[in-house]
Amino acid sequence: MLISEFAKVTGLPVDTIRFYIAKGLLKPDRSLKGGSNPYQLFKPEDVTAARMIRLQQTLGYTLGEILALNEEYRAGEHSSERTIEVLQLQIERLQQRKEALDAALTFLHSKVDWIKSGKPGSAPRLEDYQC
Amino acid sequence: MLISEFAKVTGLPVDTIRFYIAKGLLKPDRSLKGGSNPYQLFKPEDVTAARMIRLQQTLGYTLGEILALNEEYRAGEHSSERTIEVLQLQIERLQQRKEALDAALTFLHSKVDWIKSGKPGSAPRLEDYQC
DNA sequence: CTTGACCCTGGAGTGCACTCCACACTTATA
DNA sequence: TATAAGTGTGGAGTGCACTCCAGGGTCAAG
Repeated sequence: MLISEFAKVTGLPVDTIRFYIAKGLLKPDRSLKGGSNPYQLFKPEDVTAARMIRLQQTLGYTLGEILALNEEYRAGEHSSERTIEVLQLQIERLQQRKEALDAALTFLHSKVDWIKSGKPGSAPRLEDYQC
Repeated sequence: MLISEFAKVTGLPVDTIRFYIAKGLLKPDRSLKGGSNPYQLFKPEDVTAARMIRLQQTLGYTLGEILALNEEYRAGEHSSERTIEVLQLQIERLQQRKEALDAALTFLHSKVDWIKSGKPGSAPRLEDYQC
C-alpha cells in the first residue's frame, strides 16, 4: 500500500510517517519490481509496527528509546534469553508506572469520597499515597 | 525557605523551579516583612505542590494542563460538585491509561511465557490485546 | 569594606516530536 | 496532452519543557 492509504489505516499524518521513516522506526519497501515503482510500499506488518510505536509512546517511551528497544528486540530474535531480558525490563518499567498510577487513582478516589461524605476530618494528603 | 533549600527538598533544579514560577505553577511568597526580604520564600505546601506537579507529569499531563487543572480545582474549592467533576475527569483519564498499560503488560507477559515454553504455536499478537 | 555565596531578571540555546513548505517527479484521468 | 492528485527530498518552523548564561543586587563573615 502507498503512504496515503497507510496514513488512513494507521490514523497517522503523512508527515509523521515520513518522520518515523527518517528516524528508522518504519522501513517500507522501495521499488519492488525492476525500478518500476519509485514509491515506498507499506506492508501489513508496518501497520502493526506503527501501532506498537504509538502504544510505546503512550507508555512514556521516547522515539529514541523505542528505536533502541525494537532494534535490540530484533537483534535478540534468535537469543531467547536476551529477548526475555528486554521484555522483563519493559515489564518492570511499566509495572512502576502502573503503581504510580494506582496510587494517584486511590488518592483521587479517596478525595471524591471525602467530599461526598461532607468533608469530615482532614483532607486526604498526597503524601499518604507515596508516588 | 529560600530557593536553594527548596531545590534540595524537592529534588528539582533551581532553574526548573524558576520556570514553574514563571508559568504560574508555583507561587512562593515575596518580601514578607516590610520589604526587608527581596527573596522568594517557599512554604511547606509549595513542596506538596511541586510533588503534585511531578506526579501529574508522569501521568502524562502537560504543564499547561496541570496549571488549568489546579486553577479549576482551586476555583471549585467552594463548589463540591465542580471539584468532584474535575476529579472524576482525572480519574477517567488515568483509568484509560491504566487499561492501556494493563493490556501492554498482559501482552508482554504472554510473550515471555510463549518464549519460555519453547515457542509452540504462533507468537502472541499485539492486535489481540487491543490498546 | 571587600569577598564570596546566594538571589533575581531577561534572554538565548537545546532536544524532542512533530508540522509545514517549496520544489520536483510520477501517475491516473479528461 | 494538459491537468490534477499523489509522492519524494530537503529544510525551515513550532510548541514544549527545560537549561544555561550574563549582568546585577543582597547579605553574612572576616
